[in-house]
Amino acid sequence: MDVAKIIVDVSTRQTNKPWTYQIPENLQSIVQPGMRVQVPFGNGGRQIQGFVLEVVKGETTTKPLKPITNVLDLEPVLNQELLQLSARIAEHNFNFQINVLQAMLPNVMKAKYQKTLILLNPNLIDDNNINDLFIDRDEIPFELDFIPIELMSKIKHYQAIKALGFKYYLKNKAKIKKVKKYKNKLSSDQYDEIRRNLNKNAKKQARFVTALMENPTPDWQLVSSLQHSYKLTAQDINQAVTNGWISMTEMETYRTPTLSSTIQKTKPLVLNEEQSVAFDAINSALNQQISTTFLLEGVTGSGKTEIYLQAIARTIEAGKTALFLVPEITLTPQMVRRVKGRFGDDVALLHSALSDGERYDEWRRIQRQEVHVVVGVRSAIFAPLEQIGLIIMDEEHESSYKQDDNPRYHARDIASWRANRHQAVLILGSATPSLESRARAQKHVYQLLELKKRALANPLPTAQIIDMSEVIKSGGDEVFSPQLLDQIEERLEKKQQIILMLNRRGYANFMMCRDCGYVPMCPNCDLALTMHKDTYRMECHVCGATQPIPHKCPVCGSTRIRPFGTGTQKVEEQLQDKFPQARIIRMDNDTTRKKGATDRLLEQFGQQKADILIGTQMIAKGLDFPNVTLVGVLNADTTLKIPDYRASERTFQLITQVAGRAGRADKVGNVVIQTFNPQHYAIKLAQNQDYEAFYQQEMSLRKTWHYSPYYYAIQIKLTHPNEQDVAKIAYKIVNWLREQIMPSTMIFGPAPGSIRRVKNRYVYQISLRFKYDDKLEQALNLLVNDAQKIIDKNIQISINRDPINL
DNA sequence: AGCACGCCGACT
DNA sequence: GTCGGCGTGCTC
Repeated sequence: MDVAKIIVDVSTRQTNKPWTYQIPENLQSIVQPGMRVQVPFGNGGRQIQGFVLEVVKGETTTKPLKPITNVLDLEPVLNQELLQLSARIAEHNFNFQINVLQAMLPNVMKAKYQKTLILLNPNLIDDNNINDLFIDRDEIPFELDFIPIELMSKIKHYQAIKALGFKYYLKNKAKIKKVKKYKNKLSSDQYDEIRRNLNKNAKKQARFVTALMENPTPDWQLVSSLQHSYKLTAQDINQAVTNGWISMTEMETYRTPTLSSTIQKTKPLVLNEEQSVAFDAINSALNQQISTTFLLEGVTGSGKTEIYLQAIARTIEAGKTALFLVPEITLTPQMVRRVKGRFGDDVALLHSALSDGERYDEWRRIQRQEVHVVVGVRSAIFAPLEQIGLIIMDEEHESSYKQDDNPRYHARDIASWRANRHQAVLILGSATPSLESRARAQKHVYQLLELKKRALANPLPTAQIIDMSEVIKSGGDEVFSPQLLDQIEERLEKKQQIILMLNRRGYANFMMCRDCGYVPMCPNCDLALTMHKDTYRMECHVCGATQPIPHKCPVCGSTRIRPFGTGTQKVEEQLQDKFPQARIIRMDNDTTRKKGATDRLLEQFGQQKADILIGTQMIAKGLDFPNVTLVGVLNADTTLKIPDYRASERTFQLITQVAGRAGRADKVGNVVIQTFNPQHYAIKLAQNQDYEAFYQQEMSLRKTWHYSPYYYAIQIKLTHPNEQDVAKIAYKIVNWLREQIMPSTMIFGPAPGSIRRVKNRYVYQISLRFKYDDKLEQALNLLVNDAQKIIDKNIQISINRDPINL
C-alpha cells in the first residue's frame, strides 16, 4: 500500500507528529511531499488540511488507515529544503510543526473550514422550527447566525436518529487572479468587409471593428483596455466573440504591489576604498561558493546598501538568487526603491503592508522561479527560492527579526541555516550590530568588515546632550528644552528640515485618576487597560477585553481621570503652538495605519512639503533626507528604564540610528538628545556614535551578569488556573530539569510572572542560562510534550529561546 | 481544535 | 427513568 506521512492542521501537543494516511488509487500519481492535502481526522467525519512530509511506497501496515480525501495543490508548495527546515525549527524552538509550515506560506494558503447541517430524512422530522430552517434548501451553515441556539438540543436529537447530519468543508482561499485577454481572429481585409456589411446605425460596432482592423494583435491583449479605450460593454465583447471577430481567453495575472511614485532606474555607484575592500571580500566568497558569514559594520551613511546591491548583481550574474531581508519594510520604502531601481521586475517584495492577494502573487512569482531577488521582512526568510547564492540581513540587530510567538523563530538562525545549505554567502549589516553578532566576529566565526567613513566624506553630525532635570529645575518645559527650541527656530528660518523622535517604547497609554491614583485594570489579567482612541475603548493588550473609557473615577468619583504619558499627537499640538508657521508631519500608529500612508508621508517630507517630521521609533531607521540638519530625541531614556538586560543596547542603537539621519548631504547636521540620565554610558557613547567603545563596555557588563552573548537564555513559562498548583508544579519541574540537563546550566526561579495572571491563568517563570548543553533541547521537548500527561492536565508550558523582552 | 463518550445531577 | 452539563481522551 502507498502511504503518506502528514502533518495535520491541529495545533496541539498531542497531534504534533506525522500521521499516516493511505493514498487512494486515483491520487497515487499525484500526491507528493510538500503538497497540501485534505484528510479526515477524528471520528466525527471532520475534514482538515494537512501537509505531506513523505510518501512511502509499498508500506505494509497492520492498522487500517484512512485515505487522503483530496489534494489541495497540483504542485508541491514546499520543497524538500523547507520541509526539513520546518522540522528543525519546530524542534529547536519548541513549536508545533504545523505552525511553522503555515508561517512558511502566504496567509491565503491557510485552510478555512465550514461545518454545515444537512437534511438527511425529512420524513423523520416533526418539528416545524427545524423544518423552517430547510424551507428553501437542504443544507445550511452550522452557525449561530443561521440557527437559533434553542434549537441545538433538537438538532442533536435528530442527528441521533439520522434525520439530520453534519458535513465538513475545507475551503482553499488561494485564488489565482485571472484576466480576460483577446486576440484578433481575422485579417484586416476580413474586418474591412465586416465593417462594410454592418447596419448603418451600428456606429459603435463600426468603431469597434475599425479598432480591430487598425491594431492587429498578434499577442494576447487585455480585454479591459480595449473596453476602456472604445467604451465597449462586456456584451459588445461577448458578441464579438460569438461573431467570430476575436478569440478570448483567461490568463493568470499577478497583483503587483505598486509604490506611490514611479521608480527611477539606477546605476551602480563607484565604491570608495573602504567599500571596495568590503565588496572584494564578499565577492571572492561568492565566487568560491563556500558558505561564509560577514558582519558588515558601517556607520550610517557609509554606503552599506551599495555594497549589498553590487553583491546581488554578482549573484544574479552567477545564475543564482538573492534574499534581502529588511526590518519592517514599510519603514524603509527608500530602500525598496533602490533595489527595484537597480533590478526592476527581477525583484519580488514580501512585506506586511501587502494585501493577502498581493502577497500570494509575489510568493507565486518566487515559487515559479520568475525572480532572482526577494526583498522582504522577517517571514521572507522562508521565500521558496532555489539556488540561493546570497542572503543579506540589513540592520541585523533589529528585534523584529525575532518572532516572539507561535511559531517562535529568529530569522538570523534560519538565514544561517539556509546559507549553509545552499553554500551561500550571508551578510549581516548594521551600524550598531547586536552584541551577539559582534562577539562572533571577534571570535572569527563571522568575518568582520568595517566601514568607518561616510561614503560621501561628509562629517558625522555633532551631538549635544541636554539634561532635562536641569531644564525642569530652572522652570522649563518638560517636553522641549530651550536649546532644542532655539535650534528648531534656526532651522525653520534657514528652510532646513527637522526630525523629532518621541521614544515611546515602554510607554503605556493607560488612564489614571489624578486624585486617588486609580488605574482601570483588566478583569482577567493583572494588567492596566490601554486606551484606544480609534475604537474609543479601553482594551487589554493580552486578552482583548474591552471597557468604555471612564470619564469619572469609579473609586472616588473624581473627573480628573486622564491618560498618562505624552503622545505624538500632544507633542505635535504643543509644537504647532510654539511655531504656528511650521508645517508638521506626524508619523505614528494612528497616521500610518492606512495602506501606503507611510510611503506617502515620507514622500511629502522628502519633497520638502513639510518642515518637521515627528514620529516614534519608526522614523529612526533607513530614512535619507538630504535637507535634514537637525534631529531631536525628545526623551532618550524611556528605553533605559525597561527591565531588560538589553535596555542599554536598545537605547544606544536607537539614538545612534536616529542621529544618523542628520546632515547626510553637504550640510552639517546636529543632534539634540534630551534625557534625565545624561551620565549614562549608552547615551554618552551614542552622542559620539562610538559603537566599538559601547561594545567593549557593554560586553564586560554582560560577562559579569552572565548574560548573552556569554550565555544563551531560555525562558520557560508555566500557566495554570490555580495559583498554588502552578507554584508547586514549577518547583517540581525545576527539580526534574536539574537531573536531566548539564550541571553547568544555571536555573533561575521559579518566580511568579511579571504579569501574575493572564486570561485567568496564573503565570510562573523559570529561566535557564547556559553556554553549551547538549541535553537541554531534548529534555525541554520532553517536558513540553509530556507535562500535561504526567504532571497535571491543566498545566500549559511555553518555551522561548533567547526571549526578546524581560 | 473539536468530537464522542461517559458520568452525574436535575428534571418530566 | 432520560436529558443535558461538563470532564476526559483521542484523532492515522
